[in-house]
Amino acid sequence: MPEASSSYERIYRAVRKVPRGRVTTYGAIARMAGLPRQARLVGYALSALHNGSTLPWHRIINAQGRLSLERAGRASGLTQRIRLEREGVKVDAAGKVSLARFGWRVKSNRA
DNA sequence: CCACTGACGAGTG
DNA sequence: GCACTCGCCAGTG
Repeated sequence: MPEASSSYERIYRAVRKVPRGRVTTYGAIARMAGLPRQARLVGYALSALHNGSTLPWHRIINAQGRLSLERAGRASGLTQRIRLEREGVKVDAAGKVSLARFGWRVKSNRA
């Protein structure tokens, strides 16, 4: 797997900024990392992570608010669900999250 | 070098 | 909401 000095490092950096109890999308991470239109690369970079990672990878979902891991039929999809709910993020029975409620915004939105 | 695949996104019917 | 297409990029055979 690629080491530092690649786009992966920027992606991981952006992922670390996602606060607890919030979720964001692959596309958003890509833009934060200065890699617009490369959402796919984000998913690829995260897939390279192993179980010992400290990154909050579970906070990254697709633009449809669904857990891509479950969609891909990955066993770790359950882990993502558990970790999210433990942070207070509600996950639909279909593995869907309300981006309107839990989507992370760089600028706080006062109601 | 070519073909295929993959934790994606936006657009179209 | 679902199925399909095209765009994007890296890794693998």
